[in-house]
Amino acid sequence: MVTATNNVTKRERDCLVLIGEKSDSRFPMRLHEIAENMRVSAPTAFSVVKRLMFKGLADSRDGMIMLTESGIETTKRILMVHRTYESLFCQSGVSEDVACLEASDIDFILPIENAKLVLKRIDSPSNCPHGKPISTVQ
Amino acid sequence: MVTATNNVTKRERDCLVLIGEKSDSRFPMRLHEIAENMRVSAPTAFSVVKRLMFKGLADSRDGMIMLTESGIETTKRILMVHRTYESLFCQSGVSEDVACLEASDIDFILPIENAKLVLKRIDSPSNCPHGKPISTVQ
DNA sequence: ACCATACGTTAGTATCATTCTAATGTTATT
DNA sequence: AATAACATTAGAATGATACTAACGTATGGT
Repeated sequence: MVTATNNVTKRERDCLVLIGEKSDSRFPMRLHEIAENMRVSAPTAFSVVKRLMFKGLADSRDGMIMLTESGIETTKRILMVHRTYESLFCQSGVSEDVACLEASDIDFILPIENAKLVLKRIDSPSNCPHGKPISTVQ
Repeated sequence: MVTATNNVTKRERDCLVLIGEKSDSRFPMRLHEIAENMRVSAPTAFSVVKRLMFKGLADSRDGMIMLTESGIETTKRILMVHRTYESLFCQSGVSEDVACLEASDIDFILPIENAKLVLKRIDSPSNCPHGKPISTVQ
């Protein structure tokens, strides 16, 4: 059975992955950092973060923004899917940069169940082209 | 070099593929048919078709809607990408129906150049799981 | 204590895709 | 001529995305 896709848009996905990769509990992100990284104005970043908070994926305290448990899980799923298709693209002969970009366009759309199957089909690499682990957890 | 992605939204993609598969020069589609197939009201279908016309992908004459040359090309590219990923999913163990649905979610986003490479990586099947040809033309 | 700087937040606006219902044309068939 | 079938326009709503300008708040230096 295929689980419903992550209910996030591309921008929300970008924001989620950004926070997931650039922060941890000791160093949460500031709104300005997010805005700069996403190359949008602070109010725009703020509205994306607000949507993430509304969806229970992010949380903010004293201007520090961090992911919730649910947000961390969602991000992990997105990254697993990302690295799977990124690996497929690279194995096919696409450059690392392009592979990463294209994977980013679909990793929040495609369900993790199928990514797991695809991963097997492409000989179960344990790391993405950048060397990051393709965790099969969850 | 990677060509810019087809500049269409999901709805426009659905409409494009619908017209591309259900019509030909002798039997163009009526708006009502499109609306029924897309399960939206006639005005909604109309607005999608209008956007396709604005983008130079469709044309209408006497209420008959058909694709332009550019629309036919775009649809072909989308279908090639569709069938490639559909094949990948099926080879990986995903059911035909699910494979088709998921392929529909990404076939208008991913460029044909990379689909061609992926197709080779998955042993160059010449037909999609439904038996339709994966044309490598264009 | 005061001011400036840095930052978050709100207000207001705009665009685009998507959707609907209700109303209005238009055409063709009876 | 009337009706039916269809296309089209009008009007409205929502949600994502984006901006600038303004406002609030807190911190650090003078």
